[in-house]
Amino acid sequence: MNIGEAAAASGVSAKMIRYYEDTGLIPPAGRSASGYRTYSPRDVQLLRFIRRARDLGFGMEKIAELLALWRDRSRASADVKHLALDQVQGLKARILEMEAMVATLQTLADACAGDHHPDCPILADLGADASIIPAQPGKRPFTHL
Amino acid sequence: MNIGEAAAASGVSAKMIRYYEDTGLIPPAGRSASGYRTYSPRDVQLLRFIRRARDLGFGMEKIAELLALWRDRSRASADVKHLALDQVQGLKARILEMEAMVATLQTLADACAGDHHPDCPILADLGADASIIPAQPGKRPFTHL
DNA sequence: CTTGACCTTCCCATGATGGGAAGCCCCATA
DNA sequence: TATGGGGCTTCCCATCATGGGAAGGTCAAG
Repeated sequence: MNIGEAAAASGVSAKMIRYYEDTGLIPPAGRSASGYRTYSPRDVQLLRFIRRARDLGFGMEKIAELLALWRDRSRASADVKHLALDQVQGLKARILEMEAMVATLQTLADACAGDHHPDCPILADLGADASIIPAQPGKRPFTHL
Repeated sequence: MNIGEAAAASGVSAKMIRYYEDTGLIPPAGRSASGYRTYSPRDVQLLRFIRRARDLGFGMEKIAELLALWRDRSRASADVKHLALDQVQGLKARILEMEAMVATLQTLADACAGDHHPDCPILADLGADASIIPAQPGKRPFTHL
């Protein structure tokens, strides 16, 4: 199995497979005589594991921990559960922050006529000395999805 | 006012103020005889505007649009409202994705004993041929906050 | 005049991903 | 058998907003 087939079968792009290998998240793939990476069905399973963990919002570092537990047949399920619940906590915290943003924006937008006039409470608030936006010391917005 | 004072007064770090200037988001600051950047209360107001827009999750590109509208006294409030509601849409979409992740993780965690035994539905699902995780073609998780 | 806190520019790192170039390899078809 | 197109390799660069740090100049208080 070449990298392209492994990518199609796992849902992980070829680019990312090489990246995961570079960073040590996955072991180096085997190589054909001509230098092509080769993948077994087992390797594809590993990639699918990673893909699904990414889909649940885990970062690479956490995925490395999950993989270690996956491979450790003497693991305690409590350790896995802990990682999962930590992730839930982190997600919920971010959701709350974003919901606060939505609430503020909605309030401001509701107060804005949205017509051809220039008067706009949204800009007024952003430019005001004091604002309804709660101070968020050290908080940066998310970057993207 | 030096950059440090402007940073403290606006809630934007000195690093970021220089960055915003580099990228053209804000006009170049005045300079003292010795080359220090100088800021007026008006400049600080501009920085606070940016800070608040960031706190509402706007990216730099959108903030540039907001600033343009802020400066344009003949703007239509509809344009501003549109930007705000777009942002609400984007936030809501991301919130939904994260809520789906939370739901999946919670379901898996609920099914996991969380004791010293190795059996764990969470890892089982991640490593399975088929999973309860809905396929998310092309979707990447957020990075962080 | 010294000391420490500030400022300057410049480079590097993050996390996860894509884009693209230059060059080699493999297979099928003409 | 030759050729073409697609896949593979490595390497570098970009993203987005932010921080860290080095090397060196400046300012103000003691």
